[in-house]
Amino acid sequence: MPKPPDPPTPEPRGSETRAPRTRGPKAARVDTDRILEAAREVFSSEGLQGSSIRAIARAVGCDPALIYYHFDSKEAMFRALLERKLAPLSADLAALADPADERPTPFRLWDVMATYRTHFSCDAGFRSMLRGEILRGAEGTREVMAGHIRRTAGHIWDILRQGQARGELRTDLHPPLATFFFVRTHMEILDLIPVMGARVDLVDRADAVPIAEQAWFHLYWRGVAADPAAPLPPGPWT
Amino acid sequence: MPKPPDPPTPEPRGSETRAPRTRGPKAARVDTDRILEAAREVFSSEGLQGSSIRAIARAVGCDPALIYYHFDSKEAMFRALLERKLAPLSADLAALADPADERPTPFRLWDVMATYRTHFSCDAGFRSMLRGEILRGAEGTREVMAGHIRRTAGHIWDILRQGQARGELRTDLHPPLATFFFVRTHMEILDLIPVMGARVDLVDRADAVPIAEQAWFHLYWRGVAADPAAPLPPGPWT
DNA sequence: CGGAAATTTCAACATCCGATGAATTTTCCG
DNA sequence: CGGAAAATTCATCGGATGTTGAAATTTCCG
Repeated sequence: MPKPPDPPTPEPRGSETRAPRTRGPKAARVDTDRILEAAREVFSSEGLQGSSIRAIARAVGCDPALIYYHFDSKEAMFRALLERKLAPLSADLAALADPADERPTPFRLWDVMATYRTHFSCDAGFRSMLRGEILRGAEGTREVMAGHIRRTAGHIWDILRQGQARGELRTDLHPPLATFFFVRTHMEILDLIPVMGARVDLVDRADAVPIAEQAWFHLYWRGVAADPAAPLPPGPWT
Repeated sequence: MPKPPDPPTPEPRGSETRAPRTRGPKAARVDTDRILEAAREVFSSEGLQGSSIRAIARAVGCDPALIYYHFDSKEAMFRALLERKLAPLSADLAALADPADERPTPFRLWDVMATYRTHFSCDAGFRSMLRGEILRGAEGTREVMAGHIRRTAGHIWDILRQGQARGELRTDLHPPLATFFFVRTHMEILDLIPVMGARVDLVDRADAVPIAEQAWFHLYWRGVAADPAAPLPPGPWT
């Protein structure tokens, strides 16, 4: 572990307090953000195991060794990427779970879906890699990811519990499981429909994902509503 | 490509028409089935990219080169494994989709779920690998998998269409999408609940998977039934 | 200007990978 | 028994991988 400047300045480009000076051989400096962005793209198309440090370096346009100047290891880089992508999602969901929000539950759940979509829409490969790491990643990585998921899912449980308290949702609903069904199925839509929709004759239209999201939302709401026969109020899902 | 005996006898141990003669250096012959079984286990814990021919050979207890005697390549081995695992599943589902089956639709859907469970219950890693190959596998592999999925899912569409025709299911249901939701969410339960259930405080009980399956079945049925307020008849889901 | 610090590259390491061709051992069958 | 065929191993190829230490280049700051 060479990393000479790490003790004095652990994150060389961590913040913008200091002017973005550009030393080093190249005019366009390579900072951790650029590396993480390239890593996300490479991970997305190749998975974590399939992505080599050299491929990421190629995407950045630098030497592989430079990556070890910014990160201790490939795993540490993955964890940093995880934090960078998942922390904003969790913050947005926390805002949606505000108990002061008195809109009907369908509106709030739709916003949850929209939040996931905007945070993840163009990262199918990245999501898939997250899933793979949950299932068979290194133990340390799995623990870090479990923490993220716990934090994120908790906000949705809150919305469902509030919906139960307000009499909008079935009282016999299990909020953790209902959250799991809601989010994971939505992720499956975002992941698989674009790849398999046309190939498997599921939906052959170009806007297959919005159609599937809408169908899923209607099915789910009927499944969780206290009164499933009552139609959904007009909203963005119609 | 050496493979001297391939033209005369393409599948040395393909069937049991000939007595299981055991030639070769070892008393316990290594046949394609043994290799595929070991490959499934290694793939399950390491994924396709993460699994080496050498690791599979180690699991079989033979030399890596022997695997190339039985299969043209790692990819060909994967395709053979695919066929071996998915063909029986598809056959069982075809039987369930028999239009002569006049039981109420919930019974038939529950059987679909049970069929997936029994075919895949202890293969979480294998399923996950299939998913990964769909998303970012080689083009040839993806095409083969799309064929399997099309064939398999088609039987479930049939069950849903028959349910619609019998007036048990919503007429505005989109059978392909409804199939997608049903099966994929069930797969997510089988995949993720055992790994993440306790870790994320989803369900902390040992029988988390059956509980989740039951909750999912109730939610789904309310979502697709023509009359969601009518309770499910007594059945294996209670 | 000049030294210190930060950034980047180079070359190399040990290791693993998929695959191949040749040699070797075992079984089968006449 | 003996030759042919089948099954298995061995040694090896070229290449990719994660990582590291040292050297080179650039910028900063006094």
